[in-house]
Amino acid sequence: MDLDARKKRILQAIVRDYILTAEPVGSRTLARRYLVDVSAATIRNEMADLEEMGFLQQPHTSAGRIPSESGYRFYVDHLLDESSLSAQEVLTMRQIYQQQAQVLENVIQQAAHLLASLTDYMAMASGPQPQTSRLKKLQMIEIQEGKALAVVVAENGLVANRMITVPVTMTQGDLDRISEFVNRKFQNVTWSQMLQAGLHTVRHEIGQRIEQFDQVIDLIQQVLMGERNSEVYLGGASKMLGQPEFQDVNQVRSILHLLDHRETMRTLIGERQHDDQVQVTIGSENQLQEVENCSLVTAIYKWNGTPLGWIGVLGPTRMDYARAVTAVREVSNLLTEIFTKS
Amino acid sequence: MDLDARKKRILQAIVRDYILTAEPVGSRTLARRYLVDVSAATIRNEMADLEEMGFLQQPHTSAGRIPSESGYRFYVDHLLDESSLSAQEVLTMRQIYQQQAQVLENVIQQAAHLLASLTDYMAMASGPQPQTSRLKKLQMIEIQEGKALAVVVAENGLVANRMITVPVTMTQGDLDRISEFVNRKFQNVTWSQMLQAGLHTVRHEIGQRIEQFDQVIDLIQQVLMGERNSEVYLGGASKMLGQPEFQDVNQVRSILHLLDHRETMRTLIGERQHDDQVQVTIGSENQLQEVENCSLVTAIYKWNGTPLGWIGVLGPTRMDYARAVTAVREVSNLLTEIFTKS
DNA sequence: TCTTAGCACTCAAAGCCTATGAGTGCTAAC
DNA sequence: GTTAGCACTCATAGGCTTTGAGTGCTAAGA
Repeated sequence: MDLDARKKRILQAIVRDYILTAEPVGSRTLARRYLVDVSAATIRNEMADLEEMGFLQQPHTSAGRIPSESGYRFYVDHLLDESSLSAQEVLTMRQIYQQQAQVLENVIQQAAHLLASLTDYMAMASGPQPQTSRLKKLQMIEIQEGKALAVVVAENGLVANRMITVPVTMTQGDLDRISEFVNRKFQNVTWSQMLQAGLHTVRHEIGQRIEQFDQVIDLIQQVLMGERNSEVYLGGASKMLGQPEFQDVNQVRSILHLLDHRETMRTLIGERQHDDQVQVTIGSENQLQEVENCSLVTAIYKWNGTPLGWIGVLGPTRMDYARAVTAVREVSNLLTEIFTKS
Repeated sequence: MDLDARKKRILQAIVRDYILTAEPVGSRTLARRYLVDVSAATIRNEMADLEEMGFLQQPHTSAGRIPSESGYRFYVDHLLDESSLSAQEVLTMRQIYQQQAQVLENVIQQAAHLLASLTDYMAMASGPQPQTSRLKKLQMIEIQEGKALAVVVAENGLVANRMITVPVTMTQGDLDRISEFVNRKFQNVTWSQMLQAGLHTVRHEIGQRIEQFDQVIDLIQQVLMGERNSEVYLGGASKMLGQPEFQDVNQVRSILHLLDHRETMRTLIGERQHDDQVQVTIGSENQLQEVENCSLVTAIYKWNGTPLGWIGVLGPTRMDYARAVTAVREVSNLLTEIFTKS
């Protein structure tokens, strides 16, 4: 599927103009504004070709052309000129960002907001996805008679705690001995290795002394497998409404639906193949019916080389892909830096 | 501002019919459907009176009447018939709810979703609001050379942790001595009392040994003053779009705006006077411009008698107040029960 | 063979007009 | 105080026309 240089120029011009104006682009406009060296008639012939090849479509006979999904796809794959976020913008972005964002949740939430304000589309970010880590430390802290706080720290930095009930007779020393025992046996060990290394008997033994010790085991599993943390954060939903394609409330509804069902989004994006590139899916390339008129630009962020989670923007198929791709890349790099530093 | 019985009947009928149909109500409709014993002409006279009194208004000359804000207000204050949530509904609600909801955050998030599905309006819920608690315990756990985890537990059960950098030479024993020292000095003490009891010098002294000890102090403040926890949860934003008043995207936008600026909402609702009643504010009674076409029904939930946070629904002024009020009351009671039990 | 000018044709969108009917206010009779 | 009757108002919907942007095709030019 190769196009000669002029067809490329025309397709590129159409996509750009349409992204800008949201109006079908006619041959005359193209001739005047983008391709001054050819006549409108020639462009019309080329456009007819491009339509036949599936890159363009006509809303109705007497309207200009708009890009089809394949048109956008070709544009993204071959015609994208990425430098659409100025160095200046990147810089201020970083500065603003560094001022906020200390707590884990805020880091990600803020990243979503940042992305939304950079692109004017809806931004999404997932917290650390399910992944396997090793136990760094378990500690139980006596809070009052019969109550203790279990704290679990994983190698990847995740921490979780839960209040448990313990026998009234149990002292901090007893608790220490038990956690010490667990730590000695399972330090730097993954969840599946723990299961092999006889977690079951340990659970049973300690369970006889602390009734709720199962809850501690649960907690360890949660932290090591990273389960509870995969919350999805959103930002900039209202920005989307500025886009002309969302003047119709029904378009908006399906997207708002996602707000109430974030799990859907988590699986939608969590499942995509993510190498280090920014991923773009256009319109019906998205499996999910709710976003079949939208495009999705996503990337992952990492911690010391291992993927932690993803961020992305959701906008109309008529999206400023150049800007979105750069923004997503920059913000994901930023997140990676932050996590790697800490 | 008192109305005779017939005027009340008419106002009530108009509000109900308008809530149901979202169309201006005419005299003939009223005569046929709600007040069979009087003629349309009589009703017309009464309606003219009610309009002059400010309870009704006319979109244009040849249309029926719709309730004004004062009309809704009178309805809510004097004409509301609350039994609009069947016992059956309340029961299934409780059953469904009890199945989910274990972790603190989920409890509240689920409550918001429940409320949204009961009312078909947008539901909001705040986590525990800023409130003063006492320090129960501080503990620092060595994670690896030069890194420790600070864990703070407050009397009201809130727990938070943060990773801090400590001198490489510092052992768990050193950390224990320091937290022991802090605990001895400040156990069962509120934040303001800590300030008075010389927190400043302690901070300074320890700060010489642990550079990042300020972060621990921060953490203590956060937990005792309950700052970080007052997240606002939302549910059912997409439901709103079913309402005819939100067919216009601009109406939706201002509300979606709240999604991105939840602090606004927190202050908006956090500041209202909340006794044990369900509070209703109608249209411009809400200070916030974004919701001047909306009504807000809220209530607080408690833990052992002290208010923890609030829940509520946001809908168009043409809201089914009866249903909303009952739903909010039931769900807030449910939350109070859950918190009091635990 | 590729490019361009010219022209007839198409069709959505906007503007204008009219008919419709729901609803009102007023008056006079009960 | 209540009701029937009637003239009046006005938003809405449907039908009609005009406008203009844009196309496809053809024939002439490079």
